[in-house]
Amino acid sequence: MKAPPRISEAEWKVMRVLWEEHPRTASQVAQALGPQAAWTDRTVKTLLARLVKKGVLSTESDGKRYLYEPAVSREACVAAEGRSFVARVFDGSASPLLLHFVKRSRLTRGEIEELRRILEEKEPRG
Amino acid sequence: MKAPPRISEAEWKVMRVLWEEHPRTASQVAQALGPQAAWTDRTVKTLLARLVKKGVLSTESDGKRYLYEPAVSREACVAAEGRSFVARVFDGSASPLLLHFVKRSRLTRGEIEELRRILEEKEPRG
DNA sequence: TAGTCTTGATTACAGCCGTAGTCAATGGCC
DNA sequence: GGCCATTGACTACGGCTGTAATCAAGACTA
Repeated sequence: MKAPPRISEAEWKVMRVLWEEHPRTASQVAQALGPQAAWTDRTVKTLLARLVKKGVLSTESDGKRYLYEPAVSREACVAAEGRSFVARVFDGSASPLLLHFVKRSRLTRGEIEELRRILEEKEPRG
Repeated sequence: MKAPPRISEAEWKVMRVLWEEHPRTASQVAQALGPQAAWTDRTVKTLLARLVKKGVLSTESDGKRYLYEPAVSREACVAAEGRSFVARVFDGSASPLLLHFVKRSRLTRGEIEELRRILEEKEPRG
C-alpha cells in the first residue's frame, strides 16, 4: 500500500465500490455503480485505467480480463483527502472544521453519544 | 451574495486573503499572499480575473485599476465545499467524517470542551 | 467458420487548473 | 511632452477531468 495520489470526484465513486468489495471485474464495477453514476461502461473502464495508472488500483489477469483491486487503503486516501481539504478550506486547522460540521450536521442520539465518548477519552494537546 | 461555484485550490488561497480584508487591489492581494504562494503577480491577476468571471469576486473601479471584493460569503463557500467533500469521501454522511477528524486531530483542552458542550446541546435527529 | 460480444488499449475533446507571457492603455515622473 | 511603471485584457500551454468513441483481439455462438 503506497501513499495515495490525487483522486478525482468520479474516481472516488469507483474506488468506493472497490473498497467495499474486491476484486471485481470492470463490468462488475460498472454494475455496482449502477444507476447512481449514469456512466457508460466505456467511462467506467477509462476511470479504472486511470486509477491503475495512478497506482491506486492493481490488476490481476483473469483470462482475457482483469480483476481490479485497491492498492491503497481507504483510510490512507481519506486521510490524504482530509488533510488537503482542511488545508484548503480551514487553513490547516482541524478544530474549525469540527465546529463547522458538528454544528450543521444532523446526528442521531447514538452518534452524538459516540462523539462525546471519544472526546472524553481524548488526550488534550499542549 | 450568490451561491458559490467551484473554487480551485489556488483560488481558495486568493479568496482567503480577500475574506480576511477587503477591498484590495491586485497588487495588495499579491503582497498579502506574499511568500506563502510563490506566484508572480501575473498569476495572481489571472486568478483574480477567473474569480471575477466566476462571480465569486466583484470589482469596483478605482481610477485605472480595480478594487476586488468577495461577492460570496466565506461561510457559503465553506459549506458548499464541505458538502462536496463529505459526499465524495464519506458518501454524504457527516458522522464518519466527524469520527475520523475527532480521532485524528490534536485538540487543545479548550477545543475539546467546546465540542463537547455543543454536542451536549445538540438536538438528536430522528 | 464467420459473425458477435466482451474487454482492454488507444484516442478524443472540451473545460478547468496552475502558471505564466505579451500587449496595449494609462498615469506619473522628469 | 516623452518615457517608464502599473494594470487589465488576451493568449498560451501542458496536465487533469468528465465523458466517451473507436479499434483490435480473444471468446462464444450459430
